[in-house]
Amino acid sequence: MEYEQLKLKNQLCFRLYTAARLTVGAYHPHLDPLGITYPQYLVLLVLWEQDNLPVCDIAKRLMLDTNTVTPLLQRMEKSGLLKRAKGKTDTRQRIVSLTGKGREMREQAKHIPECLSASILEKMGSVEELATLVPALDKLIEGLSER
Amino acid sequence: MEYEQLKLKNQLCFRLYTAARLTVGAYHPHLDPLGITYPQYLVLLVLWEQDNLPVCDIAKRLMLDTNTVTPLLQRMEKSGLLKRAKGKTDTRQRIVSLTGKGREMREQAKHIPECLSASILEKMGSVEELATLVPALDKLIEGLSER
DNA sequence: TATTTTTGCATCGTGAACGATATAAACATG
DNA sequence: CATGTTTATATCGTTCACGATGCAAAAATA
Repeated sequence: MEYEQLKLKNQLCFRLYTAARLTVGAYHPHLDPLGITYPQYLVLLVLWEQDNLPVCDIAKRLMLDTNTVTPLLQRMEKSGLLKRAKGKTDTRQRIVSLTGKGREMREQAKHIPECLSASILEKMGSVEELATLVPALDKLIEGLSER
Repeated sequence: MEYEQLKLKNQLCFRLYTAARLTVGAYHPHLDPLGITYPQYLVLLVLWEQDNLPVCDIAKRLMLDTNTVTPLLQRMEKSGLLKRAKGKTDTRQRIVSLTGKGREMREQAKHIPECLSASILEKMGSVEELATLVPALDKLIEGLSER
């Protein structure tokens, strides 16, 4: 079969692409009530761990470029989750800080991870198989992210 | 740690989302010369396996909705890879067929899967760990796609 | 110090994803 | 046959991703 490798069922990337889409989709029932999207949730995860970060630090943690993150932060600023202030020491930087609303959302989001685990567990039978994904994904990410 | 589960490093979905983005990105050096995007490549994979499909069949195979696939096919029609004809038996359908250009691209794409395996192998040391992803991803996709 | 390079952020354009909605054809049911 | 429902596709609006480009500040180098 000369074209065997071109079949969809032999494509790892298609599986990743689909699994990522569907998993992000599984967050919708939990994020919609909060009025945020999945990428916005990721930004909040970063800022809940450490507040007052410049744009580039957020981008690095999410492995995205600033041309993706800047508009994302602008939308989040418009919806009152954070503010962006000019840096004092380095005036090129924009320091991103949570507002009260952004900080308080952590309380409401607290149970999302376990809700998601539960709903996936319910649909899949076991979650153990998913744990095996973590080291392989980490290795793949590390390999593909080095420049 | 009340918020331990909200840390980025504990998020499976973030890993999937990042791994998918980076893997799709790894296709760029191979798809750019062909003038196609990754989702367009996926459509071609489907049509190379079976030509003359209605939009809904392509959407089903890619697990996407028609509101994503229709504009994708329109762009591909505009770039001369395929054409969309009204269905004979069911006039609601649009039957998608490859053009000569679309068919011939298979030859040029033939080596992409092995090129990608090779470049990932080079960056990661081994590809075996990636094989372990397949069954777990399939189970996850199956669980999340059932309605 | 003057000049070059790098860095941090922003803007623009294009192509996805996807929810919501529309429309016509096919199908089912009374 | 009439009417209601489902199906196949398309359109619109919003939000991401991301390549290309621009600009000003900071850092490095001459």
